Amino acid sequence: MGKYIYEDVKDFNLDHIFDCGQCFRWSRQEDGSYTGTAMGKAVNMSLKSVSEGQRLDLVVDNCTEDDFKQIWGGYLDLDRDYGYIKRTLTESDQVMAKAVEGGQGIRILRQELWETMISFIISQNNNIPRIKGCIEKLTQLFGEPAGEYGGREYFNIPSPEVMAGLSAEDLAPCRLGYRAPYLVETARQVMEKGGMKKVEAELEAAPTPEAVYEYLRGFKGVGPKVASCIALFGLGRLEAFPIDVWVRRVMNRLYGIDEKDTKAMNAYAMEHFGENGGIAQQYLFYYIRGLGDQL
DNA sequence: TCGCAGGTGGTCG
DNA sequence: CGACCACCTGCG
Repeated sequence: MGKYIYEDVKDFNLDHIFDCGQCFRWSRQEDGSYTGTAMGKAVNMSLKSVSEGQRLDLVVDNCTEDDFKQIWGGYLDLDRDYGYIKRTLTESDQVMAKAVEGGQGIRILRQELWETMISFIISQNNNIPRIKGCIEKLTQLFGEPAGEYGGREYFNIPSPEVMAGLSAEDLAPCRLGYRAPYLVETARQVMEKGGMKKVEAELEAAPTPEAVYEYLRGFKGVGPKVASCIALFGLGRLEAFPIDVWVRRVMNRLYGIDEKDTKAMNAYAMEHFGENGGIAQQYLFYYIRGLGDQL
């Protein structure tokens, strides 16, 4: 399969997108490109500077035009005008202006719901290298093939059907720790509801962001933070504002909100970031991670 | 050795 | 409700 080229990408940076903690299945290559898998396909993405830096093209290798239009355009949220959102967010917010500068090319990936649920249940009280390892092992042992790229075979996240039939023992090689029973139980809950199609339909029908959040909270291992991540990355609910230790820190140091007061943080996000809360969160997150110990 | 890593469930007051 | 605290695991 050949390459597909999407010309003139705006507000787009591979590191900002794939290394900001929203996804766990993409890895940076020596040349700065990213190889990974989603929606049952494995591809490589790179950026190419055209006409002396006047323009940036996105090159997707191992991808047809149909695949790009049906899968990757939506996955990368390419139809959204992030330039406009950035201008809105920074209008009267010097802190955000600074954060946006550092993560100017962030985009919220529209990931598959089930994969997002699994990924963020695993992410709790865990670190990124280990999260990646757990997911990798899980797909290799129990997932369907998702094609290959660069001589390496990729697999999908095991379906709820498969996962619901597993025991904690079966999952031991994945080193999930106490999260293993959470995954199995969540898979069973999905099956009881009639499968992911049904779950997606029910979430689609949820009348408010609060209803979406409460529905997600109903799954085992899904607390406030994980529910917000699932809403944001798996459902495209861009108003969702996940509050983790980093966001706590940045909201405290930069906006002066009490680090324990998540209510106040949510209220602040709702008032100041509104429907773009999740995107704002990503800028803040990327920004504070970049600062390291300076805060 | 022990604390920590993008939290959550269970238990108490 | 809100405040605690144990919790798999691997790394520094």
